[in-house]
Amino acid sequence: MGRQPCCDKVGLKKGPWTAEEDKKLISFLLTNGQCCWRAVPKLAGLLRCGKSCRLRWTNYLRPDLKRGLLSDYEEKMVIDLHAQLGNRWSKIASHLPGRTDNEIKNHWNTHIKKKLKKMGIDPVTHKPLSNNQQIQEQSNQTPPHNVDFDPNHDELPKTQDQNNPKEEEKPDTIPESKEREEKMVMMMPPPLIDDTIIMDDEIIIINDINGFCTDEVPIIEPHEILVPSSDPSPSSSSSSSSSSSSFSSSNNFLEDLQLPDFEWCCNNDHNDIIINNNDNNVASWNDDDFINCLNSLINDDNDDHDRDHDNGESSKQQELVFDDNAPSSPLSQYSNMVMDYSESSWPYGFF
DNA sequence: AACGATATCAACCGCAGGCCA
DNA sequence: GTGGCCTGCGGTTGATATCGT
Repeated sequence: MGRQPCCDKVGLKKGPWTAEEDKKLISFLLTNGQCCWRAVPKLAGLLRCGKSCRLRWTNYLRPDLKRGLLSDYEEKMVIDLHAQLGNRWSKIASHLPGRTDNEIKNHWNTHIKKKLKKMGIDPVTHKPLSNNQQIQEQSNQTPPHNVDFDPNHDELPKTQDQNNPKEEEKPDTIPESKEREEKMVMMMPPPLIDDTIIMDDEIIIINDINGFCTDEVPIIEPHEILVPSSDPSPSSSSSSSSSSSSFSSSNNFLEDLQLPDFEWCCNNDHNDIIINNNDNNVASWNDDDFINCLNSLINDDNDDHDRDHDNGESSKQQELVFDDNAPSSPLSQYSNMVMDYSESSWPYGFF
């Protein structure tokens, strides 16, 4: 059947988003919530197609995104889930809160695939490569310049990531013995089929590496655990294990909101965004702050380091927990948002 | 310092599928 | 049942960063 293009391409901008565009999109979505994506660019005053806006939002601007490299645990989860689900990145991403399908797909293609190949595991089938395959792989693919791979050793090659001093700063750096153990786990075949149940395309790992069922226990690292709100409603309890993509499945997200007790208003005179909660704690975000935050996004790495430097509390996370009783706000779809500065979450330092 | 090779990841593209009239 | 609209998904591309020579 004939299809209209997703948008009128004439005069629409493509390529990297500017801080100004980000700002427009964020302030529109935060004040109006997600509506018809096709209408978003027009309403937000952007020369982009709706698809591009959606992509930018879901992959980059969403406040509940975790940023930075995948942790070892997340990587293992991706490998396990990929063994069961294949290239269904969105399904895999739904098991990793704060991660997007695009991010996982990229990480798979750039890191995990190589790692598995080096370990003699076929990244497609997750089975050991035959000798011929391995030989072919080696001849096709000369070792990257940043890989120090000694074929006489069973161990993983040192990748750039492992050598990169930036990576050494990561809080989840694991000691050597642990690392060995983790490598062993990674080299193990994917979970036996006995340990998994596939229901309606959802995979339930009964006996995960850690002995948890991933559908029963949210795959959330300790630092992501949120303090429960004072009056948990049934809807809010379900959201605790919801995936990063869960909100987007709602057709009427205003109804799904577990609402923070915030009042939203945009002061157009001063381009300020003002958040007011019941305790009369008012946070105002003016244009300059916004731009500064956007600038920090652009200079993400530097900013992270600076931030760590500034407060000396890189490992200390700052969390935001909304009140479930609160009235409607577009933001409440991020009621599980974790502002984890050590992981460089939402770059906008908003709340 | 300059250049080329390689790695990374944000963004694009096209298709599939759900929903609705 | 059909056609149109919309969103989501997965593969791919291209700009930029990083590294080696």
